Amino acid sequence: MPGFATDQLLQGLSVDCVIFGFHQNELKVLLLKLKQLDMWALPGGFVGVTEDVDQAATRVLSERTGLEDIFLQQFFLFGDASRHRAGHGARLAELGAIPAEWADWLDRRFVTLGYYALVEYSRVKAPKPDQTSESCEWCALNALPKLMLDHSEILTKAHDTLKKHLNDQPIGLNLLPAQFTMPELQALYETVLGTTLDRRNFQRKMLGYGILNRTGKRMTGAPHKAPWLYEFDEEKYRLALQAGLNTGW
Amino acid sequence: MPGFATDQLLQGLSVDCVIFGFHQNELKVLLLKLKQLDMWALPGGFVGVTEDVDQAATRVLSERTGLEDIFLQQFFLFGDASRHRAGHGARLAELGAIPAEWADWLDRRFVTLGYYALVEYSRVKAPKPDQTSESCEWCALNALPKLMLDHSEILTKAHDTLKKHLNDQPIGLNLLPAQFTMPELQALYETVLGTTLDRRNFQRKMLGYGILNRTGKRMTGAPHKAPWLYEFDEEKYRLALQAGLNTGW
DNA sequence: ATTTTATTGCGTCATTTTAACACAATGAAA
DNA sequence: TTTCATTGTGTTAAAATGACGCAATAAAAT
Repeated sequence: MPGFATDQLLQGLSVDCVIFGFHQNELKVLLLKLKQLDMWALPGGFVGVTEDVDQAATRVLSERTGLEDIFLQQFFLFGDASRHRAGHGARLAELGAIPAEWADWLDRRFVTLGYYALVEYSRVKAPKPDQTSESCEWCALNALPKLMLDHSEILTKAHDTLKKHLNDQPIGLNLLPAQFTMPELQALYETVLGTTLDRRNFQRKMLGYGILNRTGKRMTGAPHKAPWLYEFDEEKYRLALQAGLNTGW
Repeated sequence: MPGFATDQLLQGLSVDCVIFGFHQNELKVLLLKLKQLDMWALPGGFVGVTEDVDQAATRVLSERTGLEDIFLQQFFLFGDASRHRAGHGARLAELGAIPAEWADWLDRRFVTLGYYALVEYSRVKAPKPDQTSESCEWCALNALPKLMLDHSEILTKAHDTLKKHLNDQPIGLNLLPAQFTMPELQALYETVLGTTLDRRNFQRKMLGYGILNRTGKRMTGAPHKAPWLYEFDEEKYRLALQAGLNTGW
């Protein structure tokens, strides 16, 4: 092999998923609480040699949430040599966090591919922990617990990527209920961006994209004027995802 | 290991670099002509287990071009299981394109991380082929030869990514000489985008970004009015790279 | 030396987009 | 019936964009 021995080339590949949900005007992320440790982790898994990487990410997502048809997108490969820490596996095994026979494996070098997913909060009924974790919960983005390894960095980069994508891609499908009000959509944007937006300008710009259909219905129940219910025109939504919203040049 | 045997998890990781250069109003890519085969390949290499992936890409770039300080950015991990084709290595070995002892290795599953690089054409004096190739040349993007495996797909995706990045990132540094004229910069944009732009509007918008400094000098030699020479304000250029040019929201 | 030629610098004008804000309508609760 | 917070639909000024006009100019042609 070109300049290397084979055992210097084979390495582990994993995926880590940053699963965003939106609830009570807060952006949340699905995290796993590790056994025995006061530490959390992103849902992830190893990629088998006969498996597409997308397939591995889909599998991880499905295992935690039970959902299949989710917007999922790779955003970065975290591949610094310093990611793996010698002795990490042994330490986890000692603590009983993982089976002893995994220790060697975890000390190997592996790179991880970051995915981000957008899911509708209410569709995730009972997120399931995996073998190494004792629970799986939604955590608010602005009050995150301590995360293992470089998972904080992965999460931050996912959020940054999401914010950037917002500038030329629509979001909301898969993150909001099928029908939603304009204020709800705006709250989502404001939450992701961490800013406030003018209600009227937001509506004009959003409608200008031409990806929304106004259903005849209104949302009642609140002691105010009942807002219209909208839904995404999925065909146009997907076109906008591909072509981008801002022309730029 | 979680659900897999170790030998079902270890795999090869490579980097492939799409190295863009700009010459005579054409966008070009540095390609390798494979030995014995009427086929070309992107410059690439395997990632050692003790190596950062960025470092591997930098190494590949340096080996082909001799350049060290190049803008280099990962853009996608190509990780479909169908990328590797059983028997591919054996076939190459038979043809004498690669040493026989590499055959098994090439039949393994490996994923490849795509990088794109922007280099100043004239700085690459004599691109060097690697062990498997007989030459290394600039090829015009609109007249590409046949490429091995999925390298066409990688190249196309790199170009698409570059076009998208153009909408909220400056380009030109590392791709043009230190000093350049506005028409030259515009030609670069037009070439990358594959469109024509209005000369006057381009200048207004570009200057509006505030990343250019006008040197006192003019470019003489052509039988026309001598255009001003500009250079990038590197500080502001880098800030624009991070913050993005179009605010969006 | 003068004219020609293609190209550059700088500017104009109409249109579109954006930002900031006003006001009436509404639906439940007081 | 009134109150209240919130929504739908505007308006207006400022800024950005798109489509041009025209004089200046550097070398080559006359």
